[in-house]
Amino acid sequence: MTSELETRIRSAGLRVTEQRLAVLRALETHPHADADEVRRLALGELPGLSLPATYVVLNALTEAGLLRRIEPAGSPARYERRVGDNHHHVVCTGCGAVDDVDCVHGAAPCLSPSSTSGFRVTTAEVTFWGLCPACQAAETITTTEPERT
Amino acid sequence: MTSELETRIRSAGLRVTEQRLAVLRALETHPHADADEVRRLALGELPGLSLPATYVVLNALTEAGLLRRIEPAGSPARYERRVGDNHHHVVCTGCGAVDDVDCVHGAAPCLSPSSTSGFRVTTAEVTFWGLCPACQAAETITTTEPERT
DNA sequence: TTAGTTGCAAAGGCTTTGCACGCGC
DNA sequence: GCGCGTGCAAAGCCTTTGCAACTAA
Repeated sequence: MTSELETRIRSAGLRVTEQRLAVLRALETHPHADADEVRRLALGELPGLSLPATYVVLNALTEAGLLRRIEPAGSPARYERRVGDNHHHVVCTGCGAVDDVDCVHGAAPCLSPSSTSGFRVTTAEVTFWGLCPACQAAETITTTEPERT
Repeated sequence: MTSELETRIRSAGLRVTEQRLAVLRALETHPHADADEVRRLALGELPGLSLPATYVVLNALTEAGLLRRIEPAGSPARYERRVGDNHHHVVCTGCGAVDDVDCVHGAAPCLSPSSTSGFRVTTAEVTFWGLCPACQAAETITTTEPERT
């Protein structure tokens, strides 16, 4: 019963395995999960999947172009299935949560830097930093208290 | 003979120490050095400065707003003294070299994402990825070979 | 059959931390 | 003198790697 997922994996030139299916399915429900979350999610259908194993699978899928890796400074890498549509991300400075952002400038946003000092630029990446709704709420509470250590 | 550096450190609310001066001076000559490079550079005037010690100093200066930390995905953090002028960076996918890029869009570049899903966005960060001149040259040599595994 | 994959354990790189000592103010 | 800063060693986190066993095609 060759599923769409199987087809996708295969046409990326990879063999279809339980692990890869599980990882892709995990990222279907949790679009910006990190390796550890992916592993926990996949454990449901694949008890015994280790964290290193998860990394190997994530790397394989990322290299094959089925996954995109997001590496916000200061927090573990996250992975997502939306690939090839040049969208960007908002990262919460409080909890590290990530959400998608479609850039205002249609296709290529700031893709044309003023001077590239001889670099041959191939991609541009935009990351927004801010507070997610949850952390904004938490901040309000905290801020209500007199400022202390 | 209170130097300008000392004044700057002091007005940031920090005590002036040899280590902090040495680190700032190192970053003066090498604008995008990582912790290890900073340490090596500082060793000249401060033999015995350990890597952990360097990190502590770098963190203190960064928190005080005297330094900016650049964290390109996949390579060690780099530090620079240009702060508060909202410029961006080109990172070499080959060797990790970093260079400054002033964004074309004057003040706020892509600072207005289309939808922020409730996030309160405070900063935007643009990173360009490409090959630096040196790696382009190296690539040409490599590419001369027939493409193989 | 056979080359791509997995699983585990162990290692690796970068960065932080804890605590005693030292030094800027 | 007080308290911030330093130095060292040890630990921490995320991620990769090596190698034998396995399995998809």
